[in-house]
Amino acid sequence: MSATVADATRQRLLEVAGPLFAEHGFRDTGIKQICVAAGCNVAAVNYHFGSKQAFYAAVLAAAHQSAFVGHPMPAPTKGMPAVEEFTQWLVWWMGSMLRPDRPVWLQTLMTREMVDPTPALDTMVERSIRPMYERLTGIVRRLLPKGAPRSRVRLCTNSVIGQVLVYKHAEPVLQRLHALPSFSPAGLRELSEHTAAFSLAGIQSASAAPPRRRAAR
Amino acid sequence: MSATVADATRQRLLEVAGPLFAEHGFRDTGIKQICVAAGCNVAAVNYHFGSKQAFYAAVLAAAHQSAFVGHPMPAPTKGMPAVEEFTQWLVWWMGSMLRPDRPVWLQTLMTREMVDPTPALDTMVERSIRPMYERLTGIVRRLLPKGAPRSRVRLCTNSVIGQVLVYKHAEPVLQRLHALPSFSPAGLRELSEHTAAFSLAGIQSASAAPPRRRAAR
Amino acid sequence: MSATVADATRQRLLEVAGPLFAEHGFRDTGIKQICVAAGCNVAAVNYHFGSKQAFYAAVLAAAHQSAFVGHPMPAPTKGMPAVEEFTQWLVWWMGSMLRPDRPVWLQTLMTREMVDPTPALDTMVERSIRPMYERLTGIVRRLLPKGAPRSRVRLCTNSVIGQVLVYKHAEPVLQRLHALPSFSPAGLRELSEHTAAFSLAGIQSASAAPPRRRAAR
Amino acid sequence: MSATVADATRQRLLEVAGPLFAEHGFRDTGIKQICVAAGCNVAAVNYHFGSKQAFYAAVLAAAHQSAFVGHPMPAPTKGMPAVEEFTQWLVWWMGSMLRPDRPVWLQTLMTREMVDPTPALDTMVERSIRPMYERLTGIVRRLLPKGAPRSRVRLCTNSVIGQVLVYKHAEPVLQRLHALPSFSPAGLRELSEHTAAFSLAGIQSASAAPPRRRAAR
DNA sequence: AATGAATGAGCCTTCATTCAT
DNA sequence: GATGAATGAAGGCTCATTCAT
Repeated sequence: MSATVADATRQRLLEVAGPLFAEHGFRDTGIKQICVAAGCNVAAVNYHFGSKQAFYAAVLAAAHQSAFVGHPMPAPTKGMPAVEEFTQWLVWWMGSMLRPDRPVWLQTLMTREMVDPTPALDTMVERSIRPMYERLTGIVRRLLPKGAPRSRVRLCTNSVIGQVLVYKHAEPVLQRLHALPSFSPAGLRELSEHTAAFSLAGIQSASAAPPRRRAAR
Repeated sequence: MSATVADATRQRLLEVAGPLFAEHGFRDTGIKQICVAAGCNVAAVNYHFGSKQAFYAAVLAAAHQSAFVGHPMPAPTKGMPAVEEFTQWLVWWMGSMLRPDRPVWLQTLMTREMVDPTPALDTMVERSIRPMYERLTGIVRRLLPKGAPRSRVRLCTNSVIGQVLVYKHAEPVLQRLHALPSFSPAGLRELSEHTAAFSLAGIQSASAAPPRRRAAR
Repeated sequence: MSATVADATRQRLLEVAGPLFAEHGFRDTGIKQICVAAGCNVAAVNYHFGSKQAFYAAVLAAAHQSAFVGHPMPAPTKGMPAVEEFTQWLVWWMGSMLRPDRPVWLQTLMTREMVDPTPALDTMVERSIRPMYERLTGIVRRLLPKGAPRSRVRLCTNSVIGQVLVYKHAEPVLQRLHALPSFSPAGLRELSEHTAAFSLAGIQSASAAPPRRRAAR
Repeated sequence: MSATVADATRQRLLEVAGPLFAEHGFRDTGIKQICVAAGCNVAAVNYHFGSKQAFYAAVLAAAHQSAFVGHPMPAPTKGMPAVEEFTQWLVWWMGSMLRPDRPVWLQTLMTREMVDPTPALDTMVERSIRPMYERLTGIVRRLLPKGAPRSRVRLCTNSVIGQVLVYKHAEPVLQRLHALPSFSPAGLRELSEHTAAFSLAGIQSASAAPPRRRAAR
């Protein structure tokens, strides 16, 4: 039916646009470029989505839906020790962020949004990022002593995600510094283990020595 | 002298462009916009710098020169314990990155370059970033046991810088997650202490449990 | 049909551009000027032709197609004496070059290309000029004794075309020297007859006295 | 003196501009380009000559002055037969136009003026071209029967100059047609002899068969 | 007298969008 | 419903010229 054909074009646009936006950014990706790649008319984007900006939002939304297909976030398992849950979750996350056998353009797109937000960021935060952030927050809280102040939980959580995001956000720089580890399966395992061990030690030290007092040296 | 007059416009251009580039990015900042802000003709940029791209590189270079004026990187002090040196350096770096009383656009500009590199990144890495990265690498190496493999040093160094950069790279997201700490003097002190303690614990744990062996759980 | 509409603007552009390019030259004719004359937006040229240069090439190609409409090059007639064929061809050529009731801008455009070539010249030579040049070469060869060296044929051919082209290439000068004949039908007839007689005598003398030996005086 | 220095710059500008104007044309030769080649400031042209247009006229005038230095037009010799005088003059002219060991940019400049006149053409015609044209006219008149009509003289003169100018005006085309003779000394001699013989036969035929009557076929 | 700085008008091109069909 | 045509605004850049010294 024509509806099917229409959907076909719509779908093709959504599919080809992601990698292009990820590679060149919103502003530097032309609507013509996208439509050529999708094999359709330049008017198609505005016809189907109203504007370039709205189209971009749709690309992000669609990307989120297919983001973790085949690689879902591990659900909390009753009775699992916090340390193990933390490690498991971290391995999963770093894998989904950095494994080169998965389409990384979604992550790159998110990275771009973080540095140069568009109106699409709000939706992205609520739908894609907050669930993960709160899940990690919960795990970190379990690792800290009961009653640890909220600010402490936040700082530890941020310390964890910073260690991971740096490989997305500063990749071109780390590469030039020859400080970018391999993202092969073995390299990724080493990286995950390092990050887990480093973070667990950091979190536990925080339990012992509250930051209000200067840490003993 | 005529040199003074010449420098006047040139200098004004360099000064007004930084914040604008930082706010909107290279592509989304028009040279018209810049020249209006600098109170000169649109041809002035091309006259003084040859092209928009070359001008941008000049802005970055000039920014680097005036970057740490009045807030220089602490020099290594003979006999200072590694832990103290690390803490001192980290407090300095986070201050220069996050203190709101200093012009933050330089850091934002660097952040943009990391995520969306232009030809100017190479120079920036060599002149601005590498010296700092290698200084930090040296301190981390002192904190690790003698003979620690290079890859270990790198991973620990990256873990440290990731914890700091996250507040620049993911600021809009953290803000929406209500996970952005205050950058007031007090907040900054707390943040620095947390990061220092967290990192030191992480580094020392790494000494104990080499990552080749899977960490005990 | 939409094709008709499409052709309308495209066609109008091609039509108005010829005279303008002929009058001012490629560089001194702005696409704004052309588009105003064609009653369309300045972006139309780039939309339809990609660039100013490509548009110019299209103008030349289109001009060539419509060049000899209603005034075709006389076909070789079997059994016609060489002298008559030469005269017939020359009358035709001079008419198509110089008759003021025909659009002369094409010839002017060619003249400009000869003196100040653009990348469009190659195509023009192959498509418009070579066929005529080789036709003339063939006639001249018939007028010369069998076995005349190729260089002799060339020199004679060049002598013929030079006598004609001078009225296009040096027109402004001849005018100032009061040496420009009338291009009225009568004047054109006289000019053609002169050129034919002059050339035939020249060619036949060449047959008698090969140029290696100095001509008797 | 400073006047000497000034004159030095003035002179250098006049010297470097000729070849540049000849190669790229008036419009496509930038004032900056010229001043870089002359090693002076971009304001120098306007300072010394008032405007680009006036400077161009000055270049042409200066060129004319030094045009035939070392290669003067042969003066009329009493008692020399017309045929010989014609040949001598033609050899001289073609040499000055085509000999590659002489600076040809002046001729190229004239060629450009003919096709695309600027206000400087009038002066050039009067000072450089008319003397030569009238000299040739005189010789041709001697070759024709006494009382030949002025129009006849003109046509024959034009036929001669056309045969020569074609090698300047249509050079890029003849080259592509592989119809451009060599301008080596030997090639130039052959070319001159051909042109002289061809022209003399043409002129003499014109004496016999007046063009008012249609040529018999 | 002579120059480096600065100008404003203009260039061609690109872009997301809208129009007519 | 969907498209090729067409648009107007804006982009960076070049240019001959003028200004201030």
